[in-house]
Amino acid sequence: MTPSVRILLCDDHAVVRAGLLALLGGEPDIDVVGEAGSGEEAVALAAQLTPDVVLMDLQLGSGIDGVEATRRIATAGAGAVNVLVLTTYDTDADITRAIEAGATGYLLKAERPEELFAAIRAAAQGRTTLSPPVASRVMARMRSPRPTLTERELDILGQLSQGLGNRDIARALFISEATVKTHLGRIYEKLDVDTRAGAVSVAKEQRLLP
Amino acid sequence: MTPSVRILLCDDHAVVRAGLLALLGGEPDIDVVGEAGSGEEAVALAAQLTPDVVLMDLQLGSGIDGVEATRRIATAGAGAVNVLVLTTYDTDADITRAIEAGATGYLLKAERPEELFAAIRAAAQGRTTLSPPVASRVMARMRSPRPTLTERELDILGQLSQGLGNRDIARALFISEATVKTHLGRIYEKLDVDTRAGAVSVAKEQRLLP
DNA sequence: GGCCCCGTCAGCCGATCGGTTGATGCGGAG
DNA sequence: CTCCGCATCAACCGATCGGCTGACGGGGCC
Repeated sequence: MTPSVRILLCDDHAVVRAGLLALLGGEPDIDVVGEAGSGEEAVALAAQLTPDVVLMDLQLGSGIDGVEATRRIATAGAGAVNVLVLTTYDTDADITRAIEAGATGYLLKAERPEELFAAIRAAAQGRTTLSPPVASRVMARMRSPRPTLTERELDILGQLSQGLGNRDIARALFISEATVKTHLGRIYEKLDVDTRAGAVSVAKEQRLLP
Repeated sequence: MTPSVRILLCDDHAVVRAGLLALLGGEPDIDVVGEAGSGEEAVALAAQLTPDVVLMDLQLGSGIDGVEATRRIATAGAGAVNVLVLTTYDTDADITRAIEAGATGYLLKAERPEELFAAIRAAAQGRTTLSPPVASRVMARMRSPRPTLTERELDILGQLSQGLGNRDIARALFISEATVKTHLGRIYEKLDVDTRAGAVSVAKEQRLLP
């Protein structure tokens, strides 16, 4: 018979971890070998325990976030550790970042538990599983590539969401006001808004900022 | 011996519900008698099953939100149904709204599972339990009452976060631009910002808008 | 080498915003 | 009845924003 799949849980909510632990306890071929409540802990435990799959939440209260933890785990040494993202959000930004960071799969917590079990078994063999809504978004993005904000534009957007004026943004980033305005114009285009307030609103909703 | 506590789960994430179900299954004196994936479903099942406690998440993807569901359940008929909020967020706005809506307790998912069990048993008897961080916030708010936005100010803030200019906000709410500016000034004061972008940022972070 | 994206900068101008002062009416609390 | 919070409106003014046009250099790609 096939050996059990060894799992490391990473979620900052103790109740959720306990729930997953109890849930996965019902599957004989799935063994939870560790729990992490932060990204740092997950990276350390992944290196130490070398589980088959890390079940990773993206938003982890403090410290490094799930994307960064995923990146470190996925790119570490042997690379035999597969990261399966299990999270609430299905925004383009999150999905894109997680995949770029090397996630093996991306599941939503809204998924049925059976799908989770199946995805875990698939991930253990390096096979990818995406929740239907996630897959849809990925396909949609392939078909009509939506404009992505550049690094610099995200910098401006970050300052903008602090409520700073153009002059202060310019000073904070060591550029001229004219440049700030140029970037803002492009940001408005890409986010399909025409005011700073609208840009901040979209940025927060799409979780474009950390 | 004391009879079992009858529980109704309400969370829009199937995996989380299954996790809680498995977790609570380990407690002999706690019986999960129903599951709801939406606020509407929770209200209907609460009326039909009359559980001792409803475990309610606040953010429910679509339909009515957890606060509204809590209000309807708490104010329905006999009122013997206690709502225990179990959620991720500990912002003042969420806590305040939930308590006003009639929640019996407010727990964070970051809490230890044992605390959850204890809180459920307490809630079954109508006793209140608050997570430590939540209790702290409540106390802090009592000591230094932070300014609360009025209904009207929230209206303006809502329009503002759509990126509308003062003129458009005025038209949308059937008031004059002068009034919009007056409200905005007070909103800036209360949120401790001085630009519209900053106000939107704070509003999103504090979850002041639905 | 040419092309295009990115980041940088400039100047202009009308529209809008933010701050201020002051005023009215209405409703509830004391 | 009076006080106060809330919502409403007015007029003013300097500062800022948004949109525009145009420009330059660097880096990657073919």
